[in-house]
Amino acid sequence: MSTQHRFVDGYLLYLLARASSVASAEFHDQVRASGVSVAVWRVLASLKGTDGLTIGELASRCLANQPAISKTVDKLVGQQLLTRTTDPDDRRRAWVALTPQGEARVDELIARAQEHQDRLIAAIGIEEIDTLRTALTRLIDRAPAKK
Amino acid sequence: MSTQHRFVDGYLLYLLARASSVASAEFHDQVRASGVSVAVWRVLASLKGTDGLTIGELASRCLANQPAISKTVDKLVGQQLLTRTTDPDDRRRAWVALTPQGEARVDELIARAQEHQDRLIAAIGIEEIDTLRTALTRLIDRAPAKK
DNA sequence: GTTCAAAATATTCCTTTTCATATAATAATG
DNA sequence: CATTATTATATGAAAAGGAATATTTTGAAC
Repeated sequence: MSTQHRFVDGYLLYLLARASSVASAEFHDQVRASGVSVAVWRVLASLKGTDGLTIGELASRCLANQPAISKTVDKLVGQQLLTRTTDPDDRRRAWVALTPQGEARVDELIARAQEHQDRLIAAIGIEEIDTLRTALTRLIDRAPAKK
Repeated sequence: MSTQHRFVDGYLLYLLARASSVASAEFHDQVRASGVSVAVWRVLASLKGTDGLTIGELASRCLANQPAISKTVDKLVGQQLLTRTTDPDDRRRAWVALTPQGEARVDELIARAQEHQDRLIAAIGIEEIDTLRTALTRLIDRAPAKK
């Protein structure tokens, strides 16, 4: 008689995590296949179109914590994809920016991301995607702010 | 003149990851504060309401990979929250299930998750949440299947 | 201008994850 | 039924991530 009620089935946070995971899986495989971790991809992509971000801003945008980003940035500076510059006006701050090589690298990845997104939109339908975008944006804006 | 076009701003996979992260942050803090990692919470929650799952099924539902789940399950068996039983009909398979203690533990967490979700729904609005649920479910169903 | 609090990043230590592969069991094929 | 392929899980070494804290710098209060 009982209608197999499993908690996770209707749980919104699970739906969100699962949707993100499922939708990203294919592209993330491509990213890794091109020799870049998802974490690194996020760092590079977040910097594209900016004049540089601080470590803290970058961590926030990459959905990662600060020590993780500090370490990733170190590595990428070592690979000459990023520069790190101490802010002269506030020497606590470190500005991180793409090098020309970093730009080149991220441009390739963004092109693939765009293609992937185009395929996803084609598969799902643009109205559906727009509905989703709107709902996600509202959720992000209204969810309790971190800290 | 240029309308600051940053790639990530409109990128669907980023919206999904960010929404998931933002919406989950508060509850995940609660989970960790109660002495359980998010990974463990997912394992326990996934098992609730089942008669047991195989390692592989569990990994898939927890959005994790198989070795990670094998190890997490080991740990939880050690803590007597789970049992692991070899399938007699296919001795490759291992069935994982909650112990009574595991049930008790996950029941508490589920109660808190439910409360959190209720607050989230109150903050966002039920129609908006339903729209989101529908859109996420469709995305999950239609996105390219893993492998 | 000292002293104290707050902010940004770095560092350390430890846990977890990941990648590749090994092992074991079953299924399929000739 | 012996051989090969496939499937499910385990294992091990390396990388990444996380929590707590240290360090450095700035800002505030008096």
